[in-house]
Amino acid sequence: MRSLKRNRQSGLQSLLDQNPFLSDEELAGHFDVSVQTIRLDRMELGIPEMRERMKMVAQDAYTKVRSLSEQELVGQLRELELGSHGVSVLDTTMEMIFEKTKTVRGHYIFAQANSLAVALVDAAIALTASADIRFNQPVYAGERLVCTARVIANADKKVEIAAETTSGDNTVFTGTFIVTKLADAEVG
Amino acid sequence: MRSLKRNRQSGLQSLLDQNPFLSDEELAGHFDVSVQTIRLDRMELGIPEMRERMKMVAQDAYTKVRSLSEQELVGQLRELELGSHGVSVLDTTMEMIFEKTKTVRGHYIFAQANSLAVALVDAAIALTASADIRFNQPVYAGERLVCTARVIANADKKVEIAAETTSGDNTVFTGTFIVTKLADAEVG
DNA sequence: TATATAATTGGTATCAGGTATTAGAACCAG
DNA sequence: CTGGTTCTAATACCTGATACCAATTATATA
Repeated sequence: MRSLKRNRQSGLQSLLDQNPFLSDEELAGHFDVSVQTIRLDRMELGIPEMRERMKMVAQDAYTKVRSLSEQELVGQLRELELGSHGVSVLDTTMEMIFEKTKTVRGHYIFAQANSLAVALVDAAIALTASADIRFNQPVYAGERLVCTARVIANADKKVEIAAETTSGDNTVFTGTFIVTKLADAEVG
Repeated sequence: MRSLKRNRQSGLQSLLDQNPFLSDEELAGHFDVSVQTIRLDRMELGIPEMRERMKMVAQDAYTKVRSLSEQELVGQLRELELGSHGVSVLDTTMEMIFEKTKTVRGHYIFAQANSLAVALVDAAIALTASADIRFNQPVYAGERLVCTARVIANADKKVEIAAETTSGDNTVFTGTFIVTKLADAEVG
């Protein structure tokens, strides 16, 4: 394979990574080759046609938006005993990081613990009142965060919950949450 | 207009709202009419063809994902003086709420304050080390949250920042963040 | 009941953006 | 000069449409 082709193909790949909405004709114009050549390149690289690419993006986004708005918990629930304890797992992704540091932004880690803490409370309605939290060490994209939360005090209106998030053997986050129990009448 | 048509058209509209990926043929099958009838209905309702609908969803999602991953700050920055203070504004939406309570989930409010606190630190790399936070009252979708953060202590490696988030006249959130300043060598 | 009108169906031509395949030209190396 | 790689061209076909037109069916009203 001559380097012209190799170059074009790697260019094609990265161009479509950036912008999946380009048709073969536009691509042909960009690389100054025929449409057929682009088609051959796509075949070799296993890149589907524009419409399929758009469909993938659309479907992906559509299910993502829906599941996000339906999702009350950040992370996947692994264990939950209301009023007692719970465990959730969060796989961190590139979307959660700071560009510069490549570390996961604190509020994702907080969100996992916070939503688990709230889920733990055995009440119709529960809201975080306060929290005292500590980020012990940075988390990088790809790490699997396991959060364990436990009720440590349960009063009439307030529940105190201790949460700890680990990545492998390391404790990356600890926090204490005070969650308020509300009756339906008190909200809205 | 007869009620059959009216019914079908309102059904069509809501069906496509739920699932924009249906072709005219599938829709014709669903309503047990001809493909042409579906086309006429789409014309009258001003609904574009399936491919256009997919394209809209895809493009919308694509720009959203990109801006989200490029965005280091949750909310829009209104004022920022490095090492001193900053203000950001976050318009809360339906996507941020608990189904049951209709109140904005704590970690969105936290995320706004946390990202502003980190942005405030005059260092190449800054990470939240710990935080002590308080949610004073529930926030409902649609409220505009204004977060003000101010550096209150600045040591060699640690910066202490006080943040307050208000909605109208109400203080909905207060927090103290300890942010760690890191050199590039200490990360990655 | 006859008929005007609305609603629906069917068919044809055309398009974009492809797939799949075959044939051939251009280039380069041994 | 021959052979393999790379590129272009040509053709038939596909899906999901648009645009248009004629025919049919259903309904309401004079």
